[in-house]
Amino acid sequence: MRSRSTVLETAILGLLNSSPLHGYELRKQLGELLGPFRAFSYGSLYPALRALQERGLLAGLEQSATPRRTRTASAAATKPTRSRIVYELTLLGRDYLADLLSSSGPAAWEDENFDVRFALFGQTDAETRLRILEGRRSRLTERLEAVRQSAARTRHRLDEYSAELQRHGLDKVEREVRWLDDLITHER
Amino acid sequence: MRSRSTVLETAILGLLNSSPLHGYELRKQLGELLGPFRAFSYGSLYPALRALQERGLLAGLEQSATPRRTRTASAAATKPTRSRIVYELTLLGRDYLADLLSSSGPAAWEDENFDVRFALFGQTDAETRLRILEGRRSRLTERLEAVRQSAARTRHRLDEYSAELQRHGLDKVEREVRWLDDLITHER
DNA sequence: GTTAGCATGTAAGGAGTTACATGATTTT
DNA sequence: AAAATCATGTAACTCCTTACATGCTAAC
Repeated sequence: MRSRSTVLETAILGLLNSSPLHGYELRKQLGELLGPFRAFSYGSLYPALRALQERGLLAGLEQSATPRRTRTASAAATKPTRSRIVYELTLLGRDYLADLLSSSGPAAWEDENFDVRFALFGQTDAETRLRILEGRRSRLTERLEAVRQSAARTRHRLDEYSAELQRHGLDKVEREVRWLDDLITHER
Repeated sequence: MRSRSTVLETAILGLLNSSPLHGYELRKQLGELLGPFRAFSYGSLYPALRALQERGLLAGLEQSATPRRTRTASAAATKPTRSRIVYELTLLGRDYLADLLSSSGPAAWEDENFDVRFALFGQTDAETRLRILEGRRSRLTERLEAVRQSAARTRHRLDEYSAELQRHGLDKVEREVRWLDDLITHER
């Protein structure tokens, strides 16, 4: 099996599944999808688009820039100025995305991927949503257990601030578990 | 000015300031310092140690492995088996670390660095601690403001799950601000 | 007519990880 | 004798950012 798609690739495919977009616009929507502090740079976005195109998942259509408001009403005389490339999913791309969105294994629970997968829950079927939420939940409780044991082992020799950092870390994870619990009950 | 030290480098210097250690042991203590899920791999640890040594901040002393428990009490006959390299800060290294730990600019507040800097607060003077905590706090409130505005602008067209993700994100940041507030009052 | 925003891209670099390779030492 | 754990290291790769380069279009 080839390596899983990256966060960026998943997000691109998910967004383009709703509607075709060009790179610049896509970036803005990525910011809205995942929160403005996970916006990707053009330096990764454009190469990613090209790579997806080369894999046959996207088709790029060069489009002459239609001026937003033309002063003159003559529609035909627009000479092809600096154009933009509108990308859309190919049939293969749709299949690939459907496959990706129906997967609910560890890759979907991990820190790096969970957020994107969650953001695309609107395109994910209910059983898969539930399995991902539960998978993430058990992943987090495992982590909780590991941290607690490690804390118990090293409590004595641990520096004051380091200990505070661990407490806060535990707190964050516990909170996320409760958040997941709410979502899980709400899903049924 | 040369580029700031990485998280790993900072953590290494901070730990070695307390006591000399060899790589393998160092890694374990890194896990305790930052939490078991921020443990670094040997693949980054050993190159980092070498790089710090080449910059003159560390001195590595090859040490023949003293068997933990010698069956025979004869201490002298230990032939130099597989040795380990114990690293310690040079004088230059101590200066460099002191400088690093007294800095309280943006680099110390950012997501990537804040945790290490906090974990090393035991070696940081009180004014610097306070400035870092306050710097991080204001960074987070800025972020809060930005996310709220972005949310207000895009509320309507936002997908249900995407919106939930943003709410949860806001919640996490708000919590961290309150945590910082507690720490700040406690620091005075 | 100059700034601000739209639009696409490349080259180099950053900060790590994974997988691999090797071997000693201790425990079971 | 086998398995676990101690101990050090390299090569290739990952996924992304920054800085740079270019030029069009809209607004002030």
